[in-house]
Amino acid sequence: MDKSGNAHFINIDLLATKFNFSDNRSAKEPLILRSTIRKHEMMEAEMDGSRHGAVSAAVAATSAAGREDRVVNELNFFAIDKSSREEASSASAVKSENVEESVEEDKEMKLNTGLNLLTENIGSDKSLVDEEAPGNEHKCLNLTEMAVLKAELDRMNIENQRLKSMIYQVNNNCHALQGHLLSLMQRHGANPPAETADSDKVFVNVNGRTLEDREKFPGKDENSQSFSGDKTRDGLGSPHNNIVESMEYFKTPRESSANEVTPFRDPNKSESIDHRQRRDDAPWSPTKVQKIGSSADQAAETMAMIKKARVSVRARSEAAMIADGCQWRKYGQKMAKGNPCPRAYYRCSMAIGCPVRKQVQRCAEDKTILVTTYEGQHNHPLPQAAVAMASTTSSAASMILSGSMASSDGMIANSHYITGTASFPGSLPSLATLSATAPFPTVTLDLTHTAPTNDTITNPMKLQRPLFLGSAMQSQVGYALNQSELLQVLSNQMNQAPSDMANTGGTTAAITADPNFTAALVAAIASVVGGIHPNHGGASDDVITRSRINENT
DNA sequence: CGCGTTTGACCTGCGC
DNA sequence: GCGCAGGTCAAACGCG
Repeated sequence: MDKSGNAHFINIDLLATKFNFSDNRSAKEPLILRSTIRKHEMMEAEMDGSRHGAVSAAVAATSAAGREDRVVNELNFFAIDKSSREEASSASAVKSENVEESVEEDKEMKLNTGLNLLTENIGSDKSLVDEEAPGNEHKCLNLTEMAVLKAELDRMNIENQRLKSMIYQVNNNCHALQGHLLSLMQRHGANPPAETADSDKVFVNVNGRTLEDREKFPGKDENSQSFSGDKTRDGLGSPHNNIVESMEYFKTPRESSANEVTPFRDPNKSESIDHRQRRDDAPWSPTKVQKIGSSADQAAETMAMIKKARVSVRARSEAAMIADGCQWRKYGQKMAKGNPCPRAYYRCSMAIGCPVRKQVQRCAEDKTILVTTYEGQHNHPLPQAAVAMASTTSSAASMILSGSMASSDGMIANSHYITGTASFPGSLPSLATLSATAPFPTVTLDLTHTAPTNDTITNPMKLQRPLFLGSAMQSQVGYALNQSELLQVLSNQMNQAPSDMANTGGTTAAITADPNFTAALVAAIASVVGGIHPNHGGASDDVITRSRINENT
C-alpha cells in the first residue's frame, strides 16, 4: 500500500464515477467508497494490531462482518459502527456470558475508536506510540512507518470525504437529470399528450385551434397527437377510430361518392376492406390534408399533418427486408429516381387499419445497405420484438413535433449530424441523423459504420456492427451493439455537445443543446437497444416463424 | 381456394 | 398547364 497505489486507486475511482454516470449510480459509486473504506479498515486493523495484538483479530473479524451491512448503508461511513455492534451483540448472545460480552464491547469500542477518530486521534495515537517505544531502534522504525501510514490514512480520509461529497453531488445531479428526462419523455413521447398541458400547447401551436375546436374534432386531435405519443392502445380508445371519424368528417363529396359508388371486387374479401379502411384512416394522406380547408389555421394544420415523422434505419443486410417483429404486407413497388434498386412499400398487417407503413430500398451507393423507413404508429398491441421500433418511431415523431429542431419556418433547415467519427474516435460514428431533405422530417439511424469490409468478408463475426432493432434482426443479420457501449457513446455525445457547438456552429449547437432533442434521441436509441436483450430468442422468433414475409427474407 | 405478391394504371403534389 | 416523381390502388398472377 504505497502512495502511488493509492493515487491510482483514486484516479480509477474517479473515472469509474464518470463513466458510470448514467448507469445504476446509486449502486456503483458507493462501491468505490466501500472499497476505500475496506482499505482504510485494513490499515486501521494493522495499526490497532500492532498496538493491541490479540484484539486486532477480533476487530478485523467484526469489521469484516460489518461490511455486509455497509452495502445497504452505502454512503454511511459510520454504519459499520452499528453493524459491528449488532454483530458483536449477536456473538455475545450466542456465548451467553456477560463477561465475554463485556470483552466484546471492549473490542467494539476499540473499533469505534478506529473509525470515528480518523483524523482527530492521529495525534493522540502518535503520542501513545511515542510513549511505548523509548530507546528501541526497531520500534523507532515501526514508529516511523506508522507515522507515514497515519499520514497516509489521514490523506485518504480527506479524500474519502471529498469523494463522498462528490458522489452526493453526482447523485443529486443524476436524480435531477433523470427527473427532467422523465418529464420530457412523458411530455413528448411516453404518455398520451392529452394528459399534459404541454400537449395542448403543442396542439394549439401547431394547429391554431382552441379547445372547443378540439372537442368538435376529436379525431383531428388524435391525429395530431399521434405524432407525439405512443399509440399502442387497444379497444374503443384506439386513436384509429378517431382518425377514421375525423377523416370521414373531412371527406370531400368526391371521395364520399367515390366510396359509395365504387364497387368492391369482392366485399367479403378482407383485402378490399382493408384497402378501404386504410384509405379512409390514412392520416398522412396529403390528398385529404389538402382538402381539409383553405383558411390560415387550416393551412397550419395541414402543415402540421404533413410534418409526419419518419424513422429511417440503415443496416447492412443481404435479406430483402429486415425482421423487426411486425408482420408486413407488400402493397406496391416503385422504381425511384436515382436508384436502380426498386423501392418496396409495406403496410403493417398485424391489425386491420394499422396506419404504419414502411419503405424498403437498397442504397444506390452500397447495395448491401438496406434502408428501411418507418412512418406512423401502431394502433394495436405489439410483440416484444416490435416494441422497440414502435417506441423509436414514436420518440422520433415526438422529437420532431417538439419543434426542438424546427427553424423559423417550421421545418428543419438542414441535416444535422448529432454524432460523428471525428468527435469520437474509436466510438460509433454517425449513429443518428436528422434530415429534412425529404418531404417529411426523418430521423436516420445509421447502423452501418464499422471496421474495414475485408474483415467482414473473411470473418463473419466481424460484420459491420449495425445496431439491430430486435433479437430477430440480430440473429438474422449479425450481432447487436452492446447496450452499455451505446449508452456510453450517447453519454459521451451529450458531454461532447459543447465542443460540437464550437466546431460545427449554431444549428448543430442548438440541437445538441436542446434537452427535448437529446431526450428524444436517447429515448429512440435506448428503445432500440432495449429491444435487443430481453427478447433474445423469445417472442420475436415466434413472430418470424409466423411471418411469411420474414421467412422469405 | 385463400392469401400474398406483382405490376401497370392512376392520383396527387410540386417545380418549371 | 405540363411533366415528373412519389405514392397508392387493384386486377392479375403465383404459391401452398
